[in-house]
Amino acid sequence: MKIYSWNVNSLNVRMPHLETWLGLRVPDVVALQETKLEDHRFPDTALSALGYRSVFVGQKTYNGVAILSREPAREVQIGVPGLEDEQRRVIAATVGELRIVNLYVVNGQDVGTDKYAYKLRWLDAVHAWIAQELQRYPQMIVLGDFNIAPDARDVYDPAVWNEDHILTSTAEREALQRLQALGLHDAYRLHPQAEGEFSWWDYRQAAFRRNLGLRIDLTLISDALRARCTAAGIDREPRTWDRPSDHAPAWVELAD
DNA sequence: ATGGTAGACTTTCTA
Repeated sequence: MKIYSWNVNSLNVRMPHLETWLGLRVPDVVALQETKLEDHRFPDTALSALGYRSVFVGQKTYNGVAILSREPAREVQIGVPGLEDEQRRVIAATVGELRIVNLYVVNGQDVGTDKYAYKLRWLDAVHAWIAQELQRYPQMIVLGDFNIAPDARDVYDPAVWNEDHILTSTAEREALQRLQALGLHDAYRLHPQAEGEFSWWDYRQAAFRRNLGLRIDLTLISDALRARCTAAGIDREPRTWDRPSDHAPAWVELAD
């Protein structure tokens, strides 16, 4: 089975892309971020006609996450338990035997800002929650837009995207490493990969054409799933389409 | 020279 994560940057704008792409790839599970839709506007009927069930939580203008699946999702969890957060960034659900945790991690704006402090606090709360969840759900996939590039291989220019820069700063990378230390593996790095593959390119400065990207959309799989993970990658194709999201889907394949 | 593009929806904020 194949599981994808895609930051669509407004599902309202990107629905035609999503519909075309679902038909091309026929994924089993899709985690969406930045839907930017209030729940009453979520296109669950249209997705249902394409063979996908949806669970979702959103808000106007910002944030918003969803899980689409061919099998119905169960045990839906909205947000991080105990974390006061008005921003709709987290949804988790069980699909088959898999616990799917979809994260739209805080961007953080710039190192040292209030938003950066919020990002680090938010990541701490997610860490504490995931540590508990792994006890309940050993077969776990934590995926989404992490807004953190794990290491120098994951940025087009490590001199620019360095230990003092947002998305690559030491504290952000340490927070990601602490999460992985719970027994979660970056599926992309479990397999041979070409150099210079990214999942996000800024809309500005013709960044996609010049491949000035970062790999910030990640799929972390738990120890219990590691042996089943047969491949992982990034689907650049929808980033080449007209009026694209600035992110490309990241995927993993699990053997049955 | 603190830029540039896109989205939501405001004369700006967020990414």
